Amino acid sequence: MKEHNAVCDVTVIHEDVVEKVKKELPREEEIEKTASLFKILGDNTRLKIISTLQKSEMCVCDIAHLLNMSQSLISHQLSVLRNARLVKYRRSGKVVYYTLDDEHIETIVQYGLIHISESGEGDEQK
Amino acid sequence: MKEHNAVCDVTVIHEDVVEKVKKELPREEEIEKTASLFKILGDNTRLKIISTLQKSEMCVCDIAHLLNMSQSLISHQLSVLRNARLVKYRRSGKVVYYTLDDEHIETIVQYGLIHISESGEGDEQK
DNA sequence: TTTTCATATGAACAGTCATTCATATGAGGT
DNA sequence: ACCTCATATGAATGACTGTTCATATGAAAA
Repeated sequence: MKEHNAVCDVTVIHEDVVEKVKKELPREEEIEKTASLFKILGDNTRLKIISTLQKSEMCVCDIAHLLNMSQSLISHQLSVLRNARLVKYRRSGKVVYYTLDDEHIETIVQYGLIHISESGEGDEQK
Repeated sequence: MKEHNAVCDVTVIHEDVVEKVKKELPREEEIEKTASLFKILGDNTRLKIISTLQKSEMCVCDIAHLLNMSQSLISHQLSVLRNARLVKYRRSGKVVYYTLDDEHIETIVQYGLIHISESGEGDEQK
């Protein structure tokens, strides 16, 4: 991400609409936080982990086995999810159990999956 | 993305749970499509464009002006949104007007924004 | 305390992607 | 036909990020 050099020698065609919409937009900060949430959900591995945890609490090596991925990878991605406060964990001896820590997330992911299944045939083209 | 070299000399601690959950998971293809949807939503510029179009149909240079970004950038990102079938457009003379082409998207984005505002104080740490 | 096992973490690499700059397209007006 | 204006597109690039490999941490068992 870089700084925008305030371009905008752009011709405005509908100043009234622009002004009106400008006032109604979400704050910059909200957009940024929302974007980073979606960014986190926008990865196969992480989505799989979330789907997994949606079904049951589970420990790291179980997730790794279930998804057929390395322990290291799962652990790395879990730390991403942890930092975003999307999962929480519980330690029991040497084993660490993870759970989803956010009701909203389940809803959003569910919506995403539903959207996909309903928009059906429409693949993206190259 | 690379091929996984079928690691999994991983110790499985809870085989029963693993087997059960494995059956309940969404199909690989669904996960992938959902992830790419979230990936597209996981970008500031694109989220801003979507928020903008949520308020009103708008042409490219209006969006560029409104968001204080270059016409080229907006055009590029609109093409991403077009390929994902999230927006549609209508031509009128030299001007091209864009609209959201997906009811679900609005809902999902709305959910994202709500989630953010409700999880309030919790910033992510470095 | 030493060993073992589950998990975490750091560094490095490869691939991806957002942005910019320069230029092309294509419709309207003259 | 030419010029203008709105939009699209290609190439280049810098930044970011998912994955791997190697290693560290830290708890329990010996």
